[in-house]
Amino acid sequence: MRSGGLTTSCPARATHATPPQARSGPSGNRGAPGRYARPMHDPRVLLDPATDAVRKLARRGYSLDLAELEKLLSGRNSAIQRGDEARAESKRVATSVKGASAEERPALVERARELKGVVSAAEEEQKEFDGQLQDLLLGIPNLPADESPDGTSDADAELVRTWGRPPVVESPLDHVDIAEKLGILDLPRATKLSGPRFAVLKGKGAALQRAIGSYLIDKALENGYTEFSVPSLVTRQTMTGTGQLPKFEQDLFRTEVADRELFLIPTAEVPLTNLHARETLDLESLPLTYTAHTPCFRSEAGSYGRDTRGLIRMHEFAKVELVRFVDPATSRDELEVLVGHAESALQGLGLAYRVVKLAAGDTGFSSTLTYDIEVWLPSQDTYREISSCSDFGVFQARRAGIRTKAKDGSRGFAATLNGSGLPIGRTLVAILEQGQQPDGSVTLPEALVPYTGFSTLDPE
RNA sequence: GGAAGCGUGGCAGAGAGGCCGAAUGCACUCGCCUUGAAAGCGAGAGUCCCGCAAGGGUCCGGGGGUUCGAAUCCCUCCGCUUCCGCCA
Repeated sequence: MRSGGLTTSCPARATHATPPQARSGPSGNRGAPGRYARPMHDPRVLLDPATDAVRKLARRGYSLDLAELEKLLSGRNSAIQRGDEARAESKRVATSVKGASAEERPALVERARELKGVVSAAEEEQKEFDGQLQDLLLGIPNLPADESPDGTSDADAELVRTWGRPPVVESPLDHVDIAEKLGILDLPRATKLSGPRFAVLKGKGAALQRAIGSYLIDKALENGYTEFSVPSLVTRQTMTGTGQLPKFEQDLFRTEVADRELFLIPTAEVPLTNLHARETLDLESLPLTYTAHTPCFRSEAGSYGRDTRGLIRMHEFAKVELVRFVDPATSRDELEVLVGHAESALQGLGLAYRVVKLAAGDTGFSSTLTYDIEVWLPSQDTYREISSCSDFGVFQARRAGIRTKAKDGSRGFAATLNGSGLPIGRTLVAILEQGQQPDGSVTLPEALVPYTGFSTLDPE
């Protein structure tokens, strides 16, 4: 790579809306935005009174302008009709030119020229409506499930169940203190290298991190997932497919080399889900279940001052992600299956946790229903998020163009789900804190010993 | 980085300004035939958009242009293949 060619910027400023053209990117070959970006939300569904979209979106603080939507949709449709009609006549005229006599020909050609103008005017108008419609639709979050509780913060989440008993620890240390005594974590040097919110692990710490990753992948394989190794840098189009863009560009690290723009993935959800972007899957082949162990990069813009200590909130961390492509009719049940898989990873490690159902207003942009799994952290005397498992319905599939075709020929979109299974950093935190012993050592979960080759971490 | 070539439906592969949504083969669906299957015969079948429907439109890698008319000509971008160079 040429020196100085790579720049990484992290726009931590206020959200800047991305104009529709920008979706094409600087290097071309993003195809016609209209072709792949067509799906997103289905405006007809939103307009259908039975959907109750206004009320549902209000629960997450989004106020939907139905009149505007209606106006844009009908404007677009009538422009399409006018264009189609003119084009149809234009085709007829063009065909008739060939067999026309020398006398009639000039009139026909003249008429064809006229129609050309009509067509391009209609197309222009359609393009205008399309662009506006798309901007509106891309910014509308998914409809929250009715079963999600009211509210906008994690305090409004509904407790579903708890598992395991939080270990009794006398005057617990937090993971930073524990790790430093063990000599396995070097945050100051990480800051020297890259600034705040990065970590350096050393010795058994680094080995443990590697072990956790392997354990989690094996757990996913046990649960039937297919392992993938995927790029950590993806295009703007890919980020749009899963809903990170256009709205959340400020949360992402962006790279630029020459005129080429790529984004660092904030989760393997992005590449895994988009593996099937613009593809048609046999409905009968579902569910497809994928996993990958990848680095994740997040700007953490807007979380200044939160979790500034330790490994909880990093710009870069490793995670094993679980993704499911399913028949939309089954997605609600599939969410339970997915949560079960994430839970099985924690149970295998013997870590105490609880499961909560997020409030409508606290649910992510693309999600219709989300369970969070929270692991017990003795030092904070509370449960902290370690996994988020979401049902996206067909929301992502529409944006990314993940279609389905049934045996009988009927077509639709796949439902997608994903969940962390699990983030390695936070899992390490929980292991250190829940496993800490009075003498300053840490007893590792038995399940990890085959991966680490050691069962305790001892102070230096 | 330099040179040449290529990109057509699920696949293979014709077409080289109007008769092309696109031959043909394979695969596919439904019939017939058969005890069953294969073979054979017949029919059908693509996508997306607009429309209650009838029907109409779109799509030959993406975008743009020439023309009354483009898969076919021109420009451009992307991708792939081969050769040379460079790097590992």
